[in-house]
Amino acid sequence: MDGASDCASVLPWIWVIEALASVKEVDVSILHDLIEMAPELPDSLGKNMREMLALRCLEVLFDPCNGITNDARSALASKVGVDTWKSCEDILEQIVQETSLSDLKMAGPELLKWDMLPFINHKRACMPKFALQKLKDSILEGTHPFAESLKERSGLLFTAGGKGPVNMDNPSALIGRVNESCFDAQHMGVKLNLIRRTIKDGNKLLENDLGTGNLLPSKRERNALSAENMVGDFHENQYILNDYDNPNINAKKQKQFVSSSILTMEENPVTLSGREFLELSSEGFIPVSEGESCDLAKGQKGTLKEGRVLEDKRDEYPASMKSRHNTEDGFHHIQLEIRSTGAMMPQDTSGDVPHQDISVDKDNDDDKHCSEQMPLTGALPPYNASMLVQDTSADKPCQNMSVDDVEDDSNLCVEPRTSGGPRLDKTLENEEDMDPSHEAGTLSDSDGYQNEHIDVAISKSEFLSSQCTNSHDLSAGWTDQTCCIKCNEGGQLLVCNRSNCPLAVHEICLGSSPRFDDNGNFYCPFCAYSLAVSEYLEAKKKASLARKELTWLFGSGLKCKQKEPVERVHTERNKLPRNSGDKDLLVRNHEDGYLEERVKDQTDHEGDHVNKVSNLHFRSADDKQQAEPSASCDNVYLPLREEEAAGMTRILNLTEEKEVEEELIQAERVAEGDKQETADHECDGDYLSCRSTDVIPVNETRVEEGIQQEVLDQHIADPPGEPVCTLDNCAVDTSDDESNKSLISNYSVRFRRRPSQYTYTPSPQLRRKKVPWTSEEEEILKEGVQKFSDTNDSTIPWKKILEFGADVFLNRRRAVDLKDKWRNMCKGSAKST
DNA sequence: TTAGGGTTACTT
DNA sequence: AAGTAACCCTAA
Repeated sequence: MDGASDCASVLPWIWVIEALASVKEVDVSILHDLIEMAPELPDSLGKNMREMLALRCLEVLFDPCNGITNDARSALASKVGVDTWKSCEDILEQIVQETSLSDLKMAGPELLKWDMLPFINHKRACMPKFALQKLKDSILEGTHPFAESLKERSGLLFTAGGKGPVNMDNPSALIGRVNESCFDAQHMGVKLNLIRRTIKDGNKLLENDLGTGNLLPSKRERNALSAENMVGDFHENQYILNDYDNPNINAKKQKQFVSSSILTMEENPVTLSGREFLELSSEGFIPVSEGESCDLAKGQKGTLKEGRVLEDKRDEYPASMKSRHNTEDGFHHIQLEIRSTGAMMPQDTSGDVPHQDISVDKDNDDDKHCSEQMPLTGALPPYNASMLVQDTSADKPCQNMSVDDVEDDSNLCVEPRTSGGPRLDKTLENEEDMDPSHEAGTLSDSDGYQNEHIDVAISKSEFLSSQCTNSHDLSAGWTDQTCCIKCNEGGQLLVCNRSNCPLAVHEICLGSSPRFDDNGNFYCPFCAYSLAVSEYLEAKKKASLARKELTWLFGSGLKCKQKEPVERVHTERNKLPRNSGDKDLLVRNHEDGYLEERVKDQTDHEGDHVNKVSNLHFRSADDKQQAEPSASCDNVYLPLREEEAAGMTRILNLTEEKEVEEELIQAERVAEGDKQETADHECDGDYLSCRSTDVIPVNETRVEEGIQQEVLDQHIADPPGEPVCTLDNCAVDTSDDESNKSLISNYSVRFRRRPSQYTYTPSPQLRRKKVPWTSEEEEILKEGVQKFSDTNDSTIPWKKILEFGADVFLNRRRAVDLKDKWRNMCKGSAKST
């Protein structure tokens, strides 16, 4: 896809989002929905929009209603001031990075240190006009070359008549207008629902705008406008764009054209069914009649999206949307992901607050997505302004456009993406890094309940919307709680006790026994579920904290013990019954060669416990070091054994991530099995995971192979440049304890789930580093050979000899090494004689 | 698991 | 470059 099409396709989105973001009353969830619906928004565009979004986020984060009381503010003597010259993006990014997720969600103390209000006020005051406002101004002032035409089509014509067009000075009205423009009988319901949803989220102002409507053209007028103007939009716009030979007005025209297209998009009823628009307007809207949103527990995003994709397939949905949805998986690349509703906005007790993944920028998949998005078929897609623009501008590269009024947004050139520059970027990984809970490896979104919390809100909105569409008077709605959401009848209703939740339902319509809290308050299924998820997450967080504390306690103890003398350790080691199967812990100091510390557990349970805790300890306390072994992963020697090569082959043959995961789990099991017959983990400097400390539960056997298998898997799974090697993989627990297994498994899966290349090139680097034999080893080898060699049998049982001299032989020695060494020794003796 | 041939890295 | 030790690969 060429750059012109690309930027033309996203500009309308950017402008609309920017306009909406500038309205305080527009719920962030709406913005989120919009952003998620929008095509990829390249870095090069939409700076104003991002800035506006960032400001909105800041406003939400530091909203006095957001739990940050004045008392709390003043309680903090020293507050971090914010330079007003910095961009909101910068500041937001800084805050997000420096603030734990929990504090972001709950407006916790970490937020209190920021003295943001002056900054926010300043930024709000200095925020430039958004692009649509500028467009409108230019139309009204007649400075736009096509002012007349645009005025007519945009409705600005009616300004004098009292039934005004969109008042950009009051962007809230834009929402109202958008809504109003959809008063086509077919579409207004669903459109209203979107607005209603917004209203339910607390945007009373929007409701007022809707009600007064004095700034809006009558729906008749609007419809007439739509009917008159839409048909000619394409050609006329094409004409406009054809005038791009005049470079002086190109950019402006382009932008204005796009804007007009946006307006037209909203007006255009052609082939746009209500559901389509609904889907366009708010991702995840699934009619109840289709049976999706009835399943509240399944109100996950994925489900919803699937539903929408199906919709896409059924309808002639614009390719841009369709393909984007179909490649939804790619969206984990979205760089700005500020998760969790609470992180972005005051907790809405209604539970209606939808998901707050604010997604602005995407990473390098741009090209791919673009190409998927915009097949230039030449056909005029219905209603989609971005495509319309794109079609007509395809042969007019926007690189030629000049920029005059909307600096960055009108810089339509699609520049090569530059990674630099502050953005709202926040990857999920970053978030994980940021989230201290992740350090403990416990509180994560791995179970999806963070999203669940949000998705249920979305499901609820959809449910309410659909109910509204199906059985309720649009104007009256049913939020009066006098009629049942299900059957629309009055009578004795159970009214949800959660604030702002309008849901009322007959007990019998509920389909299940109603849920009451301790005070006997009824909660609708949505809110009940939402509350349950909240409780769950809270409990999870508590558990995580407790675990961390425990980890720290035990971890400190282990570290202290490391300093014990080598002699004692060797003694202990020799005492260790090999293959005894007890759950000892060896804490090996690799820098000291073979310093090992045996931490004998008193009971199996305690031992398991210590194992767990030790693992955790080294995850959390050494967290910063985790990158170090990873960095060395690429350089470290990785022995390739037969089983490892087999494991590699298996992995290389896999294409599905799921398969890979299963395979890895299988590999883990294999590794666990190997531990029964392998020896101590070798870590004398040339092996992976040679951190200063390591925790190795030992069953008197080597876990080397197992570990190397793990390491190899990790190595393979981690693409170059994304070194991830953690103790999880190195400190393989050899105990039989199931909990330990699961613990390891959990960690392992987390790291392995990253998208990977699954390419592996065997390199000479993988050869083991040479380690000279000591005279002691040679002696024991001689001794062993003499002892075990049978005059009748030419073969020498090297394995037995290895076991025989296990206390002397370095742990890295294998039977074949003994054989080779003996060969060399024989050579040497033959020479000398 | 072992034997034997080959390879690699290091030293002379 | 040659020699050597340690390591690797493969067939049995």
